[in-house]
Amino acid sequence: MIRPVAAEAWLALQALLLGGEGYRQLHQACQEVDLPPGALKVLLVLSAGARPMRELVSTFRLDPSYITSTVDALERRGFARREPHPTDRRAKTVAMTDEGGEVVARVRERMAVPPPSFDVLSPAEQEQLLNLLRRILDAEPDIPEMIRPRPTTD
Amino acid sequence: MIRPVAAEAWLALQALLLGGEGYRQLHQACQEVDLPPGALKVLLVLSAGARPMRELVSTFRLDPSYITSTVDALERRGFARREPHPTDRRAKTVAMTDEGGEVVARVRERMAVPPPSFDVLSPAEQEQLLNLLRRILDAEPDIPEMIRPRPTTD
DNA sequence: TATTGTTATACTCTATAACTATA
DNA sequence: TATAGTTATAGAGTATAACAATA
Repeated sequence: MIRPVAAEAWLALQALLLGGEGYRQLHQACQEVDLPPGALKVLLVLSAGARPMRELVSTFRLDPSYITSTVDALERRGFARREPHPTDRRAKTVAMTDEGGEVVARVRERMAVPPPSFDVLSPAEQEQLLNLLRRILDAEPDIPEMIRPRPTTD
Repeated sequence: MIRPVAAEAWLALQALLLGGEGYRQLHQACQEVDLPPGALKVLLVLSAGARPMRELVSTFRLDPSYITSTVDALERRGFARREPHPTDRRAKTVAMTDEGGEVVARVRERMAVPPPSFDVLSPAEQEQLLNLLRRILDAEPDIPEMIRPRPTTD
């Protein structure tokens, strides 16, 4: 079966993350801040603004009970806190604390270190790559804002 | 802090996989063949040829005991089998079976479906992207061959 | 003595089921 | 009756420690 170019590119992209530095970086970031991957991702989402729990459930396709225990953990560590939902008394929203913001900044800093292999591309080529990836990223509906790389300063 | 272009590109790449289709695809593939991610990755590596256990340990930076139980699981399912190491009687090598090969093929087929967002790029741009990624990939020492996308047929 | 691999065990992450409170 | 969230519990996934066999 002949695979179209897009499929090859997609596989290459996966290989880069699954096989190489990618996982290790995420793993190390988790250890550094002592949070499981699930909790860290939730925190990253919260860094874009408070969210109702229900929304976290649907964003991550995780079980509600797991969101509960994740938010429990974030609260214990002082990285987030529950707040009453303004209109629906069943619901709660979760907001990131300042301390949580520091964690997010630290994690972002660590994850922003590209593997050395990127150096095989010239600066111009790196820019090309970035532009192509950004265009794809902009077409992705489901990627929570916070994971997206932001302009150029942090 | 101003981040260089390579860092931005790296973050974009991570966002694409961590936030979007990527994880879900891997997850679904695991469910489809009923193997945990660790076991699936080991199987993918084995598809490039038999390996001593010790090498699997260092490749994945996982605990030896976990490799043991992973290989146990693969053997139970008939996807791999242990063989005596030719020269070192302490060691064992692990080889993929034909049945394991079918699983790998199925998984590859599934993972090769790029997210629809790739369509925002023109065919020429997709090719550009592929070439850039391939160059980076070729400079990566640690990516097990099997995860690498192979030429164009399967 | 160092290395390969296994066993037994415990811990962490995530899901399922049953429940409470509000809509 | 349906929805938001919690509790209690069980399961998968992974690691740690102690061990047997070979180098």
